[in-house]
Amino acid sequence: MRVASAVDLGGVVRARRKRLGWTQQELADRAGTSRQWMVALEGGKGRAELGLVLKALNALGLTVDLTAQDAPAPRPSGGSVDLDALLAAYRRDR
Amino acid sequence: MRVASAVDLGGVVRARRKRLGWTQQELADRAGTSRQWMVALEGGKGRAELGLVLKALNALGLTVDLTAQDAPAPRPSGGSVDLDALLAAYRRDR
DNA sequence: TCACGATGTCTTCGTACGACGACATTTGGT
DNA sequence: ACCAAATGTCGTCGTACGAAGACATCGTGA
Repeated sequence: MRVASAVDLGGVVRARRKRLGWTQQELADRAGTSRQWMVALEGGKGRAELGLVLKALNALGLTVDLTAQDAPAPRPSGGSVDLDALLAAYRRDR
Repeated sequence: MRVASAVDLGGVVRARRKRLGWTQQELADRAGTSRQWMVALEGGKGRAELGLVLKALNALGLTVDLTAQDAPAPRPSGGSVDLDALLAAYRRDR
């Protein structure tokens, strides 16, 4: 499963957790985080801590792999509007 | 490349950046972060924001894939010492 | 050797994190 | 329909984040 955003990741986590038949509390205990944090992660929280995320994925038995593309992403255009940033600000995270 | 920890990720980022011949400043600009943040990430910062990490990986042309293992990680034992946590506390992050 | 760019480190500042407890709402089983 | 568990949300609190600027050090080429 390819992951490009925090929302993607949240979906994967939730799907995997349900497949294992775990509650959010159970996963939180195994990952060493709070239940509320799990709620936020599954909801696609973009500002979650990397370390906690890796712990959660490990607890779920999910392996993270990085593969290099031939060409990296293009430089962000300085002249036009950054829709990504605008959306992010509008949504106030989550 | 498999990634299990923040330190792993930092190494991958640094290697990929150098392979592309970019400076930390250049990568930071492309990812929309500060140069100091890139320094910390490459150093294995575990408390970095997930969203910024994904942006950096995307800027580098690195794709993130999650694959499910047959069995998830075992529950953390309540009786013994959590060496992971002890090490983390000792190292005071970074 | 000198100069300059790249990298690492420190401080300040505003902001949001994550844990926790409490409460509201939803879901699933009988 | 009922009840209990699971999930979502809200506040508070201590802590650390990430941006920015300044400075020290390192590496490399002239």
